[in-house]
Amino acid sequence: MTTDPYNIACTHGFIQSSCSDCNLKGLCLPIAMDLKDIDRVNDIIKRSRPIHAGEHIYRTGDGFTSIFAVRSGSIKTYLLDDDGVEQVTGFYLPGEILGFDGIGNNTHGCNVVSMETSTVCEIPFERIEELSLQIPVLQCHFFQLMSQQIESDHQMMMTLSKKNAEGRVTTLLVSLSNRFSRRNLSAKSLRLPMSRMDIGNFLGLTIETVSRTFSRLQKEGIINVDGREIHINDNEKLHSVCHASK
Amino acid sequence: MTTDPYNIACTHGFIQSSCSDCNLKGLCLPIAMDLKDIDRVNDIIKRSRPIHAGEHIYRTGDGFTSIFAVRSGSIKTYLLDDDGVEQVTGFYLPGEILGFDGIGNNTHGCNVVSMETSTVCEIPFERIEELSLQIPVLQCHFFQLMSQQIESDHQMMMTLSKKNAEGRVTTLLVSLSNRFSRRNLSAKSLRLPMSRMDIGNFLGLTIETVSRTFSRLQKEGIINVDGREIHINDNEKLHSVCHASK
DNA sequence: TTTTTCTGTTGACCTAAATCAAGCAACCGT
DNA sequence: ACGGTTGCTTGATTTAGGTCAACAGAAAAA
Repeated sequence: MTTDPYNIACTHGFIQSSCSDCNLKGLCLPIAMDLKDIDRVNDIIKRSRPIHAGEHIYRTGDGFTSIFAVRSGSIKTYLLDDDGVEQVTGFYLPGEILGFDGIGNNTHGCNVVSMETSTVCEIPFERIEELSLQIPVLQCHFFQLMSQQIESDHQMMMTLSKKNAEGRVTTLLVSLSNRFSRRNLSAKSLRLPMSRMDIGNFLGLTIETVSRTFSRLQKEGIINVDGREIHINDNEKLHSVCHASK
Repeated sequence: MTTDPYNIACTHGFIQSSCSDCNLKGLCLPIAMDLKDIDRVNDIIKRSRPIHAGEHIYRTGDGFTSIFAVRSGSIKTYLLDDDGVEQVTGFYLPGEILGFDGIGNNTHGCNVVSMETSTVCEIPFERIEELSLQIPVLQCHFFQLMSQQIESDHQMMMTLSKKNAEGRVTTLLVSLSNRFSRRNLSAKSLRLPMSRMDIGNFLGLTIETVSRTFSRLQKEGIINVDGREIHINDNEKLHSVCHASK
């Protein structure tokens, strides 16, 4: 653990003041974008103070003005239906962009809450729309990001509609493992940023079933579970359970 | 039933040769778009011959070049996972646009098949991207359409994750009823374009459960069912059952 | 016409996951 | 150090919906 104050601050995402310096730019901006254009994007972005666990960034019905990129920490989005039933619709890690659901009717379509201390980059949408008219690769990039969101939501529909409890839980684990490793974190050992409650809610299962499923996967030697710490022992088996259907 | 050949052809969508004449333009194009720009869009669109039931428009993995607007008939999209398990991801009615999932990695992300004799408008995506750079309201419109797709996919996740069989089936009925009535068709009497198989697959239920649910809703006097013909007798009750959770 | 196939309905039974219930460990504020 | 909350696990029981099976009507084929 470093004691150098600059690095400590960077780790927590406080200092990093420019997109061109940001090690996440490969995830949230087009790769083929020249420095001049990155700076134009940089100029319209507002970097947030740290947002602590449980704090909301926006809520359903709030006026839509911006989309957000996660800079550090982790974020969850959820819907509330008329009866107050909650549905977690996604977990977002650093470099991922959320808020695309608000564009359609100029109102945010979900609630967004931080699961741990996090920082985000606020991207005013009208400004980025204007820039997109001038920078074709940027317009293309946003179409691609939204398209990927749609594709992954469809995969989620498949998971919810066709997979049993084991299939759902392992699908989430595989997804998180892949996303962590793309961020240069271990693909084998991970700390879940979300509670069992959130996992169950997201996957359409009760917390009891999630807990039992983790226990069963551990008994089968596929993973080790210690609270939110997960170690993947047998990646191959994990992937095969992942396909288990109803 | 008219015998005038022009009207017959129009009903089947053969003749309508321009976006500006199309009575669906309010659904698939921005309302605030001047005629000159509509014509520019019109110039890049290719109108299809009639596509008959069961015929595919494209399949997963096909190179992505275009998105499609349904002109007449009805279309379903579905995923196939590695084990060949099918997941219906959406039903599309005239005026609705599909194919947004292919933009992300330049490859179509799902299979698209006609459920009855249908016609579609093919919209070459690169051309529409170019136009969007020149017509801001068009860029905005496509962001909005994709955003709405994301929002409705999230609602579907809620349905699959939190609702019981009755809730799922009635949610579909309400959605179809609303969409039909926006197309100036009856909101009370509708003919389902899809089989029980497709309904069950979409909703994560077996055909038997779908069938039993229809029967139960009929016994309760909420709807009348005659094969694919549905009549909604008690819209209020329908909506209340709709919210039924697990 | 009869036969076959396809689609949808209904009944009997079974199972995966929900529900209900208890308990445990970590963390809180006092 | 203390009672109280919160998050997670495990066991016993219930239930919604899956599975298996039979059948009926409509449409297509022979």
